[in-house]
Amino acid sequence: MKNLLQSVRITINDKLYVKDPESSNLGKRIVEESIIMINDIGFENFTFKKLGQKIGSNESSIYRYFENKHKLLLYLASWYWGWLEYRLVFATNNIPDANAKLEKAIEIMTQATEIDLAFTHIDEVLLNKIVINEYSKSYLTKEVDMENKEGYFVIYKRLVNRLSQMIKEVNTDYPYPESLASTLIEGALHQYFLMDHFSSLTSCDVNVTPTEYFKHIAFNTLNIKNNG
Amino acid sequence: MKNLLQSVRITINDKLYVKDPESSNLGKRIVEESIIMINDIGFENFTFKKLGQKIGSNESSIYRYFENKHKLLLYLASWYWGWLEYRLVFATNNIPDANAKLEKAIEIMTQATEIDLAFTHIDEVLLNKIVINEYSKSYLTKEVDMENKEGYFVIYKRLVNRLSQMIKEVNTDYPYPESLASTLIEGALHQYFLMDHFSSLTSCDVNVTPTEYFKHIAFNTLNIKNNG
DNA sequence: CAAATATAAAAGTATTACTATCAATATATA
DNA sequence: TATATATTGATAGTAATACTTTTATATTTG
Repeated sequence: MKNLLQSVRITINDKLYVKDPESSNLGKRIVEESIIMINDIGFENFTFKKLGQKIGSNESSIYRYFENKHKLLLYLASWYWGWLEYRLVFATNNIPDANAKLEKAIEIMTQATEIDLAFTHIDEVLLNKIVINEYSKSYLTKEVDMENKEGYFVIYKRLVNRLSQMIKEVNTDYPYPESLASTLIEGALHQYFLMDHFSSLTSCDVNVTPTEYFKHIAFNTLNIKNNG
Repeated sequence: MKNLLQSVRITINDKLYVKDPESSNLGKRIVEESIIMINDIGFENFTFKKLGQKIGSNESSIYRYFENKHKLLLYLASWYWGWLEYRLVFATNNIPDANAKLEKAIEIMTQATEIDLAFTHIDEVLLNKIVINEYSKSYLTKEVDMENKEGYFVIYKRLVNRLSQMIKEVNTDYPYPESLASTLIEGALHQYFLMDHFSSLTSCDVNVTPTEYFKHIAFNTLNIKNNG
């Protein structure tokens, strides 16, 4: 996909890093290669030492950018959700019809990720895989309430909120807009995971997309006929 | 809740333990106290050393029952899903009407957990909290395909399968029974988590239950009027 | 060119996730 | 009841992790 704006920058809570990784070449390499490496060996096996070896830098230098790998994961996830939010707003902004708008929104939120050439040092396809496989671990912790207060999840929350607003616009009387929005976003990640590892637990495959499934859920539960 | 059967035993894949924890007093204490401790300090902070100190036993003795804490988590989760499956089968077995049966099933799968006095050394309420907060971590790993082959997730898969069969009985033409079943089960865990930590992302609270929300989703998406 | 800043290298610490060994104790069986 | 066997406990040890600290060396900027 092509980016119409010259330079969009995803703004991330500055408490998530010690030094802004966008501010230097080393910082960008840390982000770029950590995405490849986490996707490759998984978050549990990923260490700053290994990353340092891969990018020809030192463990201690990486600690000058991120306090620990947990915060790096939160940074990467925030970037991903910020990028999705940007695409969501951009794609739905000019659609006046509430139904068509929600339909487009569900497409953006549930379709397979394609590369975005506007951000050269970030592979969005791999980042999407990381979010599918690792995002839950960033909030399923004993520190979640404290970190939520610090604003580590604002972008994600804003995104769910935007989607629930669109749901409300389609049907003002629907009693569960927030739950439906969170179910669509979290559920999409889960269905993609099941496609890869537990195919018997999902109806989705190469022919049936999660997008189709979630559109069916949304428009039936909102008692609106599905256009798609 | 009361158990009508004298002694039901949840059967768990014997590859998940080195020595059956049900076979000795120490084994039962390991299970009993690990549930309390994991719920208390979280799975990441939980270690066999700490558990040993708490139960007045030795780290090395615990290793004689479970290879590592990951397998203990898989054991606890299997027990939980096995218990839910037993309750599901028991509660729906004698219901002839497919709609009423599915409705009952959704209740069992999404309602707040109550203590089951039949299993004295297991606190089902705490175990439910562990499943909400930690279950994803048991499968979001690089070893998931291998462990799936070893049968570590059979009970969970059987449970999702039972629910999707009930969905099919309600509406044979519905194209996504497996996805709906997995969404209901996983989605319920997620909504409970959101109620505790991200209340703005869910429509559920003390008055609106996840059960109500998921019944609405299921019966509307299946184009059947909801009884509940 | 000097000063400030960024990065690299190396060493050190506490904790984790085990494994191995051996002693103590409980239990089963002859 | 004596003995064999299994179970548990105590201690020590190892490699890896997740850092922190210190010092040296580049690089940038004023």
